[in-house]
Amino acid sequence: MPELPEVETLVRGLTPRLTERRINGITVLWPPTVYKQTSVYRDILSGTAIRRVFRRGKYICLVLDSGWTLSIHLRMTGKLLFQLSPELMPFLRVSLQLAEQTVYFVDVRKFGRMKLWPPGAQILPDLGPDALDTPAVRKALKQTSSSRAIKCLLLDQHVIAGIGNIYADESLFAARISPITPAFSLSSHQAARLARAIHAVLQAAIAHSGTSLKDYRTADGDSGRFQHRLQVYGRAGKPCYACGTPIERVRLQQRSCHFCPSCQRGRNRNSR
DNA sequence: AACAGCACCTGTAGGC
DNA sequence: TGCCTACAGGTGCTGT
Repeated sequence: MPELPEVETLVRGLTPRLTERRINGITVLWPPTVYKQTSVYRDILSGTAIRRVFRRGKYICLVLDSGWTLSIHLRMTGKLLFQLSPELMPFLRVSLQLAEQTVYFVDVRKFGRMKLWPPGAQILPDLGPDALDTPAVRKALKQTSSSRAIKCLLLDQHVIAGIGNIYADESLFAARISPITPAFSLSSHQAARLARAIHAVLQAAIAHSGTSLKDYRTADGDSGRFQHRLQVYGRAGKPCYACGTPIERVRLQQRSCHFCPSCQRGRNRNSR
């Protein structure tokens, strides 16, 4: 479900409600969510307070007073809620008991994961630079020698962290670059333009509290609003807002990929 | 070594 | 109505 803007929106909502709160206990209803170390989780988390909440890529990280860090990935359908409605009860996977409230991790498809990192450990060592770190993104795009389609590269969290299927398509449209362009063949100008486009698209999405296509909600239970601003994602067959050409949809890396065949021609387009 | 393909899960929408 | 298939915002493993 969530990409960087949705996770960022969620983290902004969670931060004031979690910071300095003490964890009293954890209940795990679906052990794979925590890699089957339930008792370990109870021992490490119980009695410690949350010192800081931050986001890295699509991960939510809770830094604890004990020095441990809990990372949470929502994957496709994960949600963190302060209230559990009866119809969501069957999908409750983990609950974290805090001093005055409970945080419910609800996840229909059971893909979401939590992981504990010991004090001093480098957390999430395999993640690339955050997608909002424009200089690092530009550098990664310029340096790559990969022959993969640029869209596949954008989705690779080892290269850049935080971009998913929606914002990959939207960023490539904003930069007027074809999704199937071999990554290494981007010009220096195109790499710079794409890095700027990624930043602009993600910031605009954050400003609108993310994209709610189906069931994504902010920490307050609200929908995002960026779905009304999507230029290509989910618009197959509809006219491009820029030129009127029907938006195309193809399969790329087992996922749908939306683009304007006219605005996003192959390479060698003017850079501006 | 890098990459494509599938596995992991469940719900929903659309075709017949 | 019911059955079947395709698809969904993500990652990680496996085999080539």
